[in-house]
Amino acid sequence: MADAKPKGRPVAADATPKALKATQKILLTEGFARLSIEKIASLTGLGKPTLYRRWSNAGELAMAALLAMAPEMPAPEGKSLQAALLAQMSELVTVFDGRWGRQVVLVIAASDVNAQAHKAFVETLLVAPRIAAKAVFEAAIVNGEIDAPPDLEVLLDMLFAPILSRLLLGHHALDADLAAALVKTALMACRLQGSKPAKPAKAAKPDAVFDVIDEPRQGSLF
Amino acid sequence: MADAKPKGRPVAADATPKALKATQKILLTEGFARLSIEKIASLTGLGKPTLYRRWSNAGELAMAALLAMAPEMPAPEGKSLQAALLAQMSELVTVFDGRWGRQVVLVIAASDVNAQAHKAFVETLLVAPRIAAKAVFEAAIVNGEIDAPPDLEVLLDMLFAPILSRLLLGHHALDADLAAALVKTALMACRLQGSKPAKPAKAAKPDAVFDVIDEPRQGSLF
Amino acid sequence: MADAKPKGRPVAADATPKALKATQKILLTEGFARLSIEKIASLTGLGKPTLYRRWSNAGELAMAALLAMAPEMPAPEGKSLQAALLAQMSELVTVFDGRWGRQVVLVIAASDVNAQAHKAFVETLLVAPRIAAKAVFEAAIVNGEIDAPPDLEVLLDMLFAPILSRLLLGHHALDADLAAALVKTALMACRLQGSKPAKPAKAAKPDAVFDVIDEPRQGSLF
Amino acid sequence: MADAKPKGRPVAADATPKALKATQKILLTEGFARLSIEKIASLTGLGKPTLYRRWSNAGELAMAALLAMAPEMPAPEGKSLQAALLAQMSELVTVFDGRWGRQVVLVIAASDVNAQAHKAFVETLLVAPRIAAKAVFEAAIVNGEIDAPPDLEVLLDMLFAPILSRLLLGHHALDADLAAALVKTALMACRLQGSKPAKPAKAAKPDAVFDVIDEPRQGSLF
DNA sequence: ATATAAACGAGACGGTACGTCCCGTCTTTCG
DNA sequence: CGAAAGACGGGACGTACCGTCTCGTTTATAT
Repeated sequence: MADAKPKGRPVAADATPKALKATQKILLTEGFARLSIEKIASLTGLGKPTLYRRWSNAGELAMAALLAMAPEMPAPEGKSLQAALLAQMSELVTVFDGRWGRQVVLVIAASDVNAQAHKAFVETLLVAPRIAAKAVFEAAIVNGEIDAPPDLEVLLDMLFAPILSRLLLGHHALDADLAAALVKTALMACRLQGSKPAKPAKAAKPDAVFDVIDEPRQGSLF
Repeated sequence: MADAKPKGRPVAADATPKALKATQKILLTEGFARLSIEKIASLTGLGKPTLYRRWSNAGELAMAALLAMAPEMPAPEGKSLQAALLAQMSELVTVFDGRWGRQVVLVIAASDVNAQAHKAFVETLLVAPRIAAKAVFEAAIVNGEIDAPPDLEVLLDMLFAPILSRLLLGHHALDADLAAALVKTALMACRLQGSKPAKPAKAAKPDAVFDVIDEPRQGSLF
Repeated sequence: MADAKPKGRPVAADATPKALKATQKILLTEGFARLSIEKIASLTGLGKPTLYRRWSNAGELAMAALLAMAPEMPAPEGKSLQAALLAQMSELVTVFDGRWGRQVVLVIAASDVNAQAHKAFVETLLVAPRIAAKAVFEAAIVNGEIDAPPDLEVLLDMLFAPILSRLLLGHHALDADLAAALVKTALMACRLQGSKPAKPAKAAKPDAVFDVIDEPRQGSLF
Repeated sequence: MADAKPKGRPVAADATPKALKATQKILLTEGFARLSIEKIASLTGLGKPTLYRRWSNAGELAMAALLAMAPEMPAPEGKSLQAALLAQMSELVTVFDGRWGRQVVLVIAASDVNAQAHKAFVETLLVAPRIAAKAVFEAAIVNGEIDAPPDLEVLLDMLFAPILSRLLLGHHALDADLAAALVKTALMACRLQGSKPAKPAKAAKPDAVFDVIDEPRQGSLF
């Protein structure tokens, strides 16, 4: 009962994967700016209404294609808080500093913030690492390992937003140094306590892990 | 000396302001997505080649128009380091949380990171507040008022990038609370010294200035 | 069988006639030089791509429009060879000495001789009268009514080309006198035989039909 | 007296030849369709107003350039009427069946019949051979060598127009055969008298000179 | 010598049209 | 009877020339 009884012509089963595959190819080779529904239609042999029935514009198609080829979003994992966050951020930086990541950012930037698709895309893609990081922070706060920051959401923004910023503004490279400095700075804002909380010197002398980044930068942009 | 001596008919003096004015109007009312060179040409009575002679596409025209109507970028000013940064960030948040700021972000996002115009736009528009903030930090470090962060450039990113991020992702509002939390968190990362540096408790009890933001947020996005 | 079964939205049936009608109007009122695809698009409400889908440039559109309003090309008809040719040439002269004929010549002159469209236009428009005339000549030659000319193709050129020439050079009028003189001269070149072939004097005293044209002309051009 | 006493800077003496030379080059290599005032200006280093001061559009410039490189127009020369006309027409055909001649025709076809420049161009270029041929005919008529044609102007059209026609329509080649057939046919229309007028057979057996052309042609166009 | 004046090169101007690309819609045929 | 296919009206793109219009710069004659 209550079964679907489709009357008309059945939906073409392979239209969606064909379109997504072609879109991925375009995104990775030519970039989002050169993507168009027409190009996908002619590449795949599909009709434009077939595409419009599934995605309402090129941005949504791009989102679907990028989602379909999204790597697993890294979660913080490691023995210590530092190590876990560093592992996550390093991998995140690597993931976004590639064709896929750059296209993700362009697609997000080009889409309307209020659109349903935009929200879903951001939610699906970016929420996982963020809530994972948030959980790690919260646990550490409860443990007394770190102090609570003034606003954890803002701290998370401070941790993640520079990736976006560097991709869009291009003023500094996206690299491992960035990940390290982000984690280190964020933890300092939480006054990460070593085994001996009385030792203020510890924070002043950062772990060797971070020493790499301590070379001064000459840049001056946003 | 060595002045330019342009031959030929001089560039029409009022063409540029006319175009910029019309473009500003379009940007503020219809948005960047609805901007086109043709529309500007027909609105102003200018010829398309005249426009293309000045800007090579609609993005550059938009950048010029946005630059021409850019508010003065706020610099950190105030008695204390905290107060100065808070003043700057608050004003910055206000400036970007408006039609102008949102169009700036859209235009940046739509333009090629490697394009000359993109670089100039970002440079001209965003460099001022950043270098001002940087100078303030550096002075404070020299004074011993704060510790040097692991990477000052990254700290600046952490301070400024969340504005961009919230505009593009729309997960949290751009408001005064954000400014306050950003400044407070950034300063904590530098272990801002109160009158009694030995008192770790001080950071746990933030200044009244920041208390407003301490209500927890439910969000979870990037 | 083996019919075409076109999928998709069918070609708009009335787009072609609408475009042709508008083009004809432009050609007859403003002339080919003022014809443009854009003007036709805006006059008819058709999109430019729709026009370009049918004709690859303004010249081809003009050819189509002129073909669509082409009068029936006159064939030689009449009791005698003379009368038949005279009837044809007279009508031909009349047809070409009008807006339509002048635009035909302009369009032919503006198009590339090697273009497919040019060949088709010339073929469709000018071949009919010429082959009709050729057939009449050949029959008369077989009958022994006239001698074979040195080169019948060249004779046909001599008969028809002056119309083109006078339109393009404007040195003499296109009128009935021209038609009469062309036919008379062409037939003399074939040594048209009267009832008494031995009488060379007959040709010197042309039929009354042609007397009209015997007034000398003062012109001197090509 | 009544001399001109120009005050200001004299007209640049070498602007005209420079422009003509460049125009000739364009005409002979790219053709009239690709000629533009701007191209000449940039090729020669002359200013556009300088060019417009001398010629009012590209057509007139082309005419001037073609006139400047015009070969001497062939006049009928030879022992007999036949030989003279054949020499003239053969050379004429040769001259027009080349880049120069084809461009002349295109330029004439593209220009307004009523324009002053058009008239002058046609007059200057085409009148000489025609009046020379006319004179030869008239002398032969007076001599009794040939009969008067019904209309000498029309006969001249029949002689010359096929060159124009073949260039514009492209239905048959422009070659020596054409010249021979034109002359032979034209003279037959005048009932060229051999030494023995009673011999009708002579015309039926054309001179060896013309035998070349007697191969039948398959064409059928205008 | 020094105005005065004309033609110069340069090149930007407002326009018109080009031919292409892509949009999102509409109208058929097909499964 | 609904999905697919593809032509549609529309709009913008960026380019090429048009013919006009300043400019500052020669190059002369006339003072």
